[in-house]
Amino acid sequence: MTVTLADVAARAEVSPATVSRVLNGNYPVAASTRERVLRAVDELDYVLNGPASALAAATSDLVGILVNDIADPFFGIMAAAIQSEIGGPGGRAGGERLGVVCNTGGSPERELTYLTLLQRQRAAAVVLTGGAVEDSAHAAAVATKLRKLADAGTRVVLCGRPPAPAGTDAVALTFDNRGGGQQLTEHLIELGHRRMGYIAGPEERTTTRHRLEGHRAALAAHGLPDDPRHTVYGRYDRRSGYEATLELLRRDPDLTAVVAANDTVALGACAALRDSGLRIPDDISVVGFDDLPFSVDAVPALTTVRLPLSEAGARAGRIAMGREEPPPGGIATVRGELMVRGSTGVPKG
Amino acid sequence: MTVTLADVAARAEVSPATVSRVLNGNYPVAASTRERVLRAVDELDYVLNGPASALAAATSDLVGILVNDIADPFFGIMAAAIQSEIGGPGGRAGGERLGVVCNTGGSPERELTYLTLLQRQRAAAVVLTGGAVEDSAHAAAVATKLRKLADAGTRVVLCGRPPAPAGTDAVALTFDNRGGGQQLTEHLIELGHRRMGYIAGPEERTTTRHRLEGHRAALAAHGLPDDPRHTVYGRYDRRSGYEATLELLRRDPDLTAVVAANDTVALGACAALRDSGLRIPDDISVVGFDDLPFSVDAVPALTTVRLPLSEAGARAGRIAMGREEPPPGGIATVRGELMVRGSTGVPKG
DNA sequence: AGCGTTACAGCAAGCGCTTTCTACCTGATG
DNA sequence: CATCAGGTAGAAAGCGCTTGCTGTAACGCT
Repeated sequence: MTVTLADVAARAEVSPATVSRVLNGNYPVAASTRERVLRAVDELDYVLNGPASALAAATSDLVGILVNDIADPFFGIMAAAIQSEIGGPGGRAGGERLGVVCNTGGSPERELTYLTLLQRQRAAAVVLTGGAVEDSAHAAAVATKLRKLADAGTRVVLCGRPPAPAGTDAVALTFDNRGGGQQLTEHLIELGHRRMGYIAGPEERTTTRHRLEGHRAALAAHGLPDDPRHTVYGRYDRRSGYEATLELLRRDPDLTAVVAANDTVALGACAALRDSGLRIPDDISVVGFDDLPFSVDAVPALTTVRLPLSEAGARAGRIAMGREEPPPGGIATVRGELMVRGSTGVPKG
Repeated sequence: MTVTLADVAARAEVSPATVSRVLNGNYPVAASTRERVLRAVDELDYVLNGPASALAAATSDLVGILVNDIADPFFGIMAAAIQSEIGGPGGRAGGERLGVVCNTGGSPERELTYLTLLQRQRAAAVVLTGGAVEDSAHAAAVATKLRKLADAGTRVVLCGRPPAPAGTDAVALTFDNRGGGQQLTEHLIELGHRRMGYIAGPEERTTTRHRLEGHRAALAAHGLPDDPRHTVYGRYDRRSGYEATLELLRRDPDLTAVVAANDTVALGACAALRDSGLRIPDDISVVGFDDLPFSVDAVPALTTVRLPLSEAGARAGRIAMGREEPPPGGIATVRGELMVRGSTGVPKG
């Protein structure tokens, strides 16, 4: 039924070993033989049996990419960049690897299960993207898993995620969420804002905490009070931004600016503000984070911090493939760039 | 170094066969034995070797999901829905499958290469999403590939993609792009629009052609002429929408409406119109297609056709897993729903 | 009491490939 | 002309798991 290596070998009148060597190209094979084999492969329309070769060679060509939410462009952009470097199809010659994107939906259990599944497949590499959950039990479980993966020869790279505990020899490309958050708030302070609402992401995420820390650091640096009523936690989606904004307005109708956890949330915030009859930025300013493609299209265009998602993803992909040296110490911080646009202005009055 | 089935067997004092059967749960094993085995698995922290079991069982637990652009929420949403049904982690009990998302970037070659890679992995199922390329050579190549996959036992499902040629026994869930396009244009015509520009997607995609056909059908039904100068082809991104709009305006400054190939393009169109000093919908109306999450947030909110991406994806996923009966004849058409919002209005004058 | 069943467990034969080691042939070398 | 190195090809031993088939003990039946 299915064509095997042996069939090809028979047809090319060589041994299976030779066919295997032609296909893997890591052993000298005379040009004429090679050609004969290749022809047989073609004629028989032979496709290597992945599991069999993975078993025999004890390595596979799978590369896992874990994302929190595949429907969110933040992750989609990184995943696309990573996958483009994984080689896979379209990549440069050699090592055709299958970059597989796994959607954890932000669930710690799913994250762990996917890691096990990848471990089971003996993945060549794993890239984890996005913020981590701060629950210590889970963090420990992940760290253990990563260490096992690494022990089994799987390269582990973290992209846009805080470094794993020492010992897990995972390379980490971390976004400077703290610095970005600080820049944003500093920008607002410079414009003259003093009463700012903050819409945070899910409380247990590192990303949430770091961005919020940046915000608070900016407040502190300028001697501004940090009123706890001015912070509302939510999810990283539009809906959450909408609701959180209404809540903030209820708590303090005199806010002059809203700082959102990310661009998607900021969009929800804008909608809520408009629905509340406020004009942006005349009555109230709004800032986001990430600079996703749609942010420049918002009306008014969103002031935000651009994160080089594509670049970081590509680099993570290359490191995962062993095509680029990991940064010294295994950790690199990727900074964002403040993009000042129409959604921020001088406060009224 | 690595723990194998045999190690577990030794520890549990049973044969490897028994361990395998406990793990696969498809053969009677006494409760006490099972428990002993499970304990051993736990103690040794054993992880099944995927390739080995795939080889021995001649099936794997990989399910491929092909998308054109993973950074585009249109695909992201479908992929997330499909993956959630693949079982994978978080899914209901049994068959833990690894749903892998492959990003073709719209390239026919990559599409083919990914299919080969999945064939090589002996994937349990493959779901292809989004429009197909109409180049006949490529279509034939894909059809051949799909047929081979099917022959090898891989279930093939098309989601939001036209049915494959007969013979390829692939299940198809097709979006009614033609009908949607027609509804949109009919809505504009009813509002009184007569001069409408159309921004199409890439010319070789089926989606592009179908939506455009719907538009033209509506024009024809109302006896309106179809001026070729009123159609511009581009890509499915914002930039393309922006540029195409400027081009349309150049060709006919008196347009009263712009019909965009999808919401992303529509957003670009809105930006171009605003930059040209036109107000939406007072001076000119705009419609999109898909109803992606951000469309309701545009200012004004976009009139568009909602496609049940999540539902269709979930259904495709279930069919791929064999958990739902394929539609009769293997083909189902999924209709969109017209969402009338602020971006369309009665034309001026 | 004897025999057919049922319920489990084990044996062993692969699944299709990679890779080490060995064998061979050729041409170069002394 | 004998010897040796270099370059190629083959034989065969697994890789770790699944599964058909073969026991075997316990049970229920006539």
